[in-house]
Amino acid sequence: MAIRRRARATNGRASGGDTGDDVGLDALVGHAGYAVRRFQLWIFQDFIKTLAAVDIRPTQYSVMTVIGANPGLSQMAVAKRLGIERARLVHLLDSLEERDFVSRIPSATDRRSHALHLTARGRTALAQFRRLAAEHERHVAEKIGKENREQLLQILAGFT
Amino acid sequence: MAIRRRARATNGRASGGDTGDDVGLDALVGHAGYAVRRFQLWIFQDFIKTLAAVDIRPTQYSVMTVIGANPGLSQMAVAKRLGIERARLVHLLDSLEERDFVSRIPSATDRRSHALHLTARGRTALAQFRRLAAEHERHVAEKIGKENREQLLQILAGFT
DNA sequence: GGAAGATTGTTGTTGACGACAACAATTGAT
DNA sequence: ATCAATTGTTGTCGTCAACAACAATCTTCC
Repeated sequence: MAIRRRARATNGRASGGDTGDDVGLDALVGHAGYAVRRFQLWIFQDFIKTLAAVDIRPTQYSVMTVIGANPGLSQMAVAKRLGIERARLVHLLDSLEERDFVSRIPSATDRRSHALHLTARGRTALAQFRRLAAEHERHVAEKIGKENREQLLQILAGFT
Repeated sequence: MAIRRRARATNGRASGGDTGDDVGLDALVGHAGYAVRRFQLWIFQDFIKTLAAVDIRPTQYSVMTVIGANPGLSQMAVAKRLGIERARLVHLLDSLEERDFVSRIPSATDRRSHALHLTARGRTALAQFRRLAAEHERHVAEKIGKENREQLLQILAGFT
């Protein structure tokens, strides 16, 4: 029964192998990076869960969305716009093309590059993804509050 | 010179292999996850860059901070508190112990668990890390604005 | 017009990371 | 005393960012 346990803690209490809760974060509070990491983890997990039925992950959704909004875009342009490696986009497109959501059409003006388009199937699928993504977004609003979500979007608008 | 290029785009313009800028995001605007991902990427890169001289990454910093604030904590408790896998913490601690920042002391009350403590060297090192981390935090404030940073911290406080 | 340099898609490697499963040692519960 | 749970550890898998290299192609510049 815990005789003579540890000493003072800079922040609060401190105990050996306790329940795990009630542990001081000290300087970590006040670091945006830590909070953002935890939030990012939560938000991605919810997105994946909410769109599990259609088996679409956040990056795949973002790729299809950008292609849908800008048909004919090259891989380089998509990668640059979304901030993902063009090397990674190759595999992403391989997968999306296999599922007949996207097609790589050889560019008429540049034989190196591909013009990316959604297939007919891809377009109707994306419409469904969008509905599920909106549901996910409602989860976010429930979690942090409607106004807070909007404020967050505004604060981070410069990074999009 | 670009004869007969592509057609309309749901959002804005659209061009083949252009510069990459000026591409519509469509539904992606309004998705918190996307903005958060971009921001997280930026903030981690800046953290790593700012603390490159001492070769400390965000996770290592968070582990040392929590141990410093709660000496004697078990690995399980640290992992749970920071939301990292206990399997992953093993390697993190291996590295930090190798550099003589942290020590695993066998718990007197539970022979399965280790009581984690900062070494003397770890404590002075952490003080320096904290100064550099504060500098990083100033970069964040410069990037998104002092008030916005504080608002962000408040909005995401529930995730820490 | 042709050589030199840049760009595009592709393949591969590396390392950080989250998730999960298994295991031995130990503790707690019944 | 036995059975279930916990702790640290090892290992695997899949995702992801970051780089480097390469062939094909385009652009630039002479």
